[in-house]
Amino acid sequence: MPELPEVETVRLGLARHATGRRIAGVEVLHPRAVRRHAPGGDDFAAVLVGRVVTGVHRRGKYLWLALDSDDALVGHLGMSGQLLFLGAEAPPGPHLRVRFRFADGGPELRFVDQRTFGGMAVSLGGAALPAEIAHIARDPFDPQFDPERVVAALRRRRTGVKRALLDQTLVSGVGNIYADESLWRAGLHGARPTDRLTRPAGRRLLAHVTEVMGEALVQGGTSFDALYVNVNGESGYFDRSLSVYGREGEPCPRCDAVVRREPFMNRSSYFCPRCQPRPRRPSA
DNA sequence: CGCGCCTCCTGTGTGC
DNA sequence: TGCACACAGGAGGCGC
Repeated sequence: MPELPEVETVRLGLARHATGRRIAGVEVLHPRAVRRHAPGGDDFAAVLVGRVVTGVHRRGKYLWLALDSDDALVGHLGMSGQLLFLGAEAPPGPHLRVRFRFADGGPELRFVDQRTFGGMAVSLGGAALPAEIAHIARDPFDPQFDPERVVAALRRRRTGVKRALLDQTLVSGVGNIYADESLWRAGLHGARPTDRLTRPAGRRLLAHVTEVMGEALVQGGTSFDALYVNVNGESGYFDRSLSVYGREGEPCPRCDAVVRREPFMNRSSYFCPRCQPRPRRPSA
């Protein structure tokens, strides 16, 4: 379940291990991994071979490798995607989807994805910002992120505050884990209607979003199960610092009330019923 | 047009 | 023991 801190951890690894290297070979082992590349897997490979990686960028949960052709190799990890640098002799494993060999003969880049929600595509002319992700809002770590604009947009919405946090066109990078953790820190129930959130409460919430994701990044992200790892296959440690997510039945770290889990959008919401009282007029 | 629900996937865990 | 099912969930797409 990679969200911004996990994707940023992967981006740092890609920047370190891929920048300046020339792609010499691309092998697509599962067509679903390149389903967003409309011209198909053969084209995907053909346009990448011979290109040099000039930089690695991220917006929200999307990553892209800028290429010397001014194109971009765009990737999304979905739920279970991993980008790993491994020697060519390393066994492929059952979930290897795409492999990239480099002209220097060094470690190859592998896209491994158990649940195949992730994927890769080439964006022509997309080195600066792929057109495919232009609809994704700036994330809180973007130098041009404007909290006041986001608070204003949030208050114009007619929905629940958790739904709004998960909407990547409003603010990007937040998924189920950090939404629940931010709401707990802010003392807000996820069903609180956005249009009844005061401006200061909106600012506080965004500050908590930024804070919790920043703390998670320092610890290499959250590895709830073995599916999220960095480019060296290592887990992050932030799961130990989670206050409510995944802690149904445990005491709230702030008030000792029992943390609850409720179904939400085909997934779960975790919250403290005392610190985060349900609004009288909830907004789904 | 905004909102919310459905679907795509597979491995793991649980209950009968 | 084995089967059935819930669950994990990002995001595109579609229906209202």
